[in-house]
Formats: sequence, structure tokens, C-alpha cells
Amino acid sequence: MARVKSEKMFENITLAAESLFEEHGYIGTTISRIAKEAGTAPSNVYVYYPSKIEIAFAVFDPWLRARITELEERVAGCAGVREQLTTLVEGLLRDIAGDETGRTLTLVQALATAGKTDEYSPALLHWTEERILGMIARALPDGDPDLLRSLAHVLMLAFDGVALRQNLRRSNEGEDYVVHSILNLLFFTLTASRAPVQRNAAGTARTDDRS
Amino acid sequence: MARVKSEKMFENITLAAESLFEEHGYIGTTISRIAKEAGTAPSNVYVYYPSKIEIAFAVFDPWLRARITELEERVAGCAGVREQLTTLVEGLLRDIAGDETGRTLTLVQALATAGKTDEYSPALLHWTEERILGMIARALPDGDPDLLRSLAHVLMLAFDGVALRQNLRRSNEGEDYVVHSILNLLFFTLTASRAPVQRNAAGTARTDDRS
DNA sequence: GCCGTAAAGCGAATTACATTCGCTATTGAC
DNA sequence: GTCAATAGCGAATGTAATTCGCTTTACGGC
Repeated sequence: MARVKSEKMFENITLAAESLFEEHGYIGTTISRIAKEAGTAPSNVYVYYPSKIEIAFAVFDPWLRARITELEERVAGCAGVREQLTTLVEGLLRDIAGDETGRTLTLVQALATAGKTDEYSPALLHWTEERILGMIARALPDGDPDLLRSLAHVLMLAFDGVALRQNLRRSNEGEDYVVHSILNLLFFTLTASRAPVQRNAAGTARTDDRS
Repeated sequence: MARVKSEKMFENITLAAESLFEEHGYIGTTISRIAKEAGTAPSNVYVYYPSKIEIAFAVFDPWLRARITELEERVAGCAGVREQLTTLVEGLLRDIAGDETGRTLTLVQALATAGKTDEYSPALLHWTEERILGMIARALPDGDPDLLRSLAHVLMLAFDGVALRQNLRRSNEGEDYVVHSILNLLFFTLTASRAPVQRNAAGTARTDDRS
């Protein structure tokens, strides 16, 4: 063997990219700029990453995992079903998907511009969906498994939708409405799926934990 | 006045763009190629459209409106609530958002790469959401208006999500699962919202029109 | 400590595009 | 028939990702 990759340089490039993506998004960030910020030449960036899109994935992956894990803790700390679901949906859609630092926008841009040749491992998406399913299932232990999976899937789609529309909106009032809509739907569904267990005379259902 | 824009040339450019976007997506289509296909020079394209993204919008807008209108007719022709909702969701998510000719992918790519300076009128999105709301409301005339609007909104998000993920998947089995999930959720919700009116002894609800 | 070598590092291409410029040719209005 | 606006076009321009070829460095074996 001979000369070895510098851990320091790898870190410089990754951190520079992270900071620039955050500030300017995927498309607004150039390899030249990343290199300059990392203190090297553009061509040397390709010693550490095979392409620009791989840098974006490398930056986004740990960020999303950290946010989801953090969200799991917050959800687990909530007392009732409604609080748990509200925390989950707000955290996922408003805080993470609607993230103002533009990281999900970065990913959306990267994914949208990814060519057929860019191999994007769906591992992160799977992982995320499983985590969301876990949170839902813990909130609704008696829920029908198929329905819970459907909920998780729809939440993932909504996540993508919110991220995509980041690029179109000025204000973020849209996200609040999204959160409201999903929770609206979720609570109706919750009512329906738990209805056989507890139902009052008026025909409306209530859970044992009020918010 | 002097020389006037040729209607024929405008059509040539638009049709060439439509065909190329369909085949290669937004990013895979170049202005040079559009011009060649239209029988003119790249620079002349800019006499008819201010930018590449405007061409994409011009092509996508009438296509989406036609598909949605067509879907409205199909939904209206369905007999029961479940058939109507199934037709709506399948048509919207599998046929239109998951469109194999890649038109929604084209739009997603265009939107994702759109700079802050690109003015994209949200008129089309509003129009689409209103049409979806109309279809849902006609299927569920007794539904709570707020809930119906939430449903329409979530469907729009799912639409975006499906379109975005077009770029990641090889097969389209994912769309079938999406359709299943949404319908699953929808029917639970339907059950819940109609429950106060009709409910049988077992605590499960059923509507008056079975599929 | 020295040497060979694989690989880091880098400046200069290369390639690909969207978009603009300056000029020529056309055509509609008078 | 003349004028003038503008369609049409070939050649820039500018930007950005990625590659190339060369130089320099530093690890492993001796």
C-alpha cells in the first residue's frame, strides 16, 4: 500500500458539503465550492466520493436517522394516544420534512435529478418506514396490523409530498394544514378501529386517554 | 407590427417537447434536442418560451387537466361509494401519478430543480385539489366538510409522493401498495364518519352500497 | 534510514447544457 | 414599395460536473 485517505480531509469535505447543502440546497451547491470550503481542489473531492449525489446521501442519511431516533424518544415520552400521534405527525411532517434548513429539499432535489445509473439504496427509506410503523404500533397496540402499516405508508408519502412542496411555497402555513389534515384523518381512523371496544351512546367513540 | 410568431412553429416546439419529455424526462431532454426535433435552432426556442421549465409547465398543465377531467367522468359513472373511491384513488395514484410515460416525473424534476426565481403558479395545484375534493364530496355527500378537505389534501400529498418515488423504483408494485393503503385508510374513515347513522350490533359499520 | 509504488492531490482539460448575443432575413402595416 | 419589428439562427458565454495526466506524498518492506 501507499498513501492513505486522510480522515481529516474526508471530514472537511463532508462537513463543508453539509453546511453548503443546508444553506443553498443540492442544486445551489457546487463541487468547486465544497472543495474550496474543504481546502482542496474540486478534482480531489472525487477521491472521497464518487459523485455529487453520493455526498448528498452521505450527509442526509445520518441526519435523518438522528432526527427519527430523537422523534421516537419524544413520542415515547408522551402520555396518551392522541399526544403520541400528534407528536409523531408534527415531528415528521412539520419538523423533519418541512425542515427549514433545507435538508429534505436537498434530498428531493437529489432524488429527482438522480439518473437511472445512480444507485440509491432504499435502505434508508425502509428503515424510516419501519420506525414510523413502530411508533404507530406502540401508540395503537390493538390496531389492525394491516391498517397500521397503511398508516405508516401514507405518512411516508406525505413526508415526500411535504418535502417536494417545500420548493414551491414561501410561507410554511401549508405544513400546518397538512399536519391538521393527517391528524384529522388519523383520529377518525383511530375512532373507527377502536370503536368495537369502546363506544358511547351517541355513536361517537372515545379513547381511554384524552388529550 | 412586423413579423409574427408562427403558430406552426409554436406547435412544433411544444409537440417535440412533449414527446421528448415523455421519453426522457425533464432532465434527460435538452433544448437542442427539442429544437432539432421541431426543425429550428435552439436559440429560436426562446422566442416561443422564456425557459425550459416553462415548456414543461405548458406541456404538463393541459395533460393533467385532461386526465383529471377524464377521471371525474369515470368516477361519476361508478355506482357505489366504494367503487367511486376506488376508481378515484386508483386513477389518481396509479394511473396519473404513477403514469408510465413519465409526465409526472417530468414535473417533479422540473419543480425540484426550479430556482427561487422560477415563478410557478399554484393555480394548477389548486384546481386539481378542488376537483379531487369535488369527487370525494360527491361520493360522500354526508361527510364532514373538514374531513373531506383533509382527505383531498392527503390525496394530493400522496400524489406528489408517488410521483417522486417514480424515480427510485424499477417495478410499479409500490403503487399498488399505495393504492391499497389509501383505500384501506379511506374505508376505515368512511366507516367511522358514517357510523353514527348506521351501525350494526357487532360495532362494525357498513354502508348501504357494497362493492 | 531508504526505496518503490500506489494513491492523494491538483490544475488543466473535457463535456454538456441552458441561455444570450449580434446579425440577417422576413413579413405585416402603412 | 418602404419601414421596422422581430423571427430565426450560428456563434458565443457561462456554469458545472466529471475526467485526465502529472506531481507529490507517505506507507510497507527491506
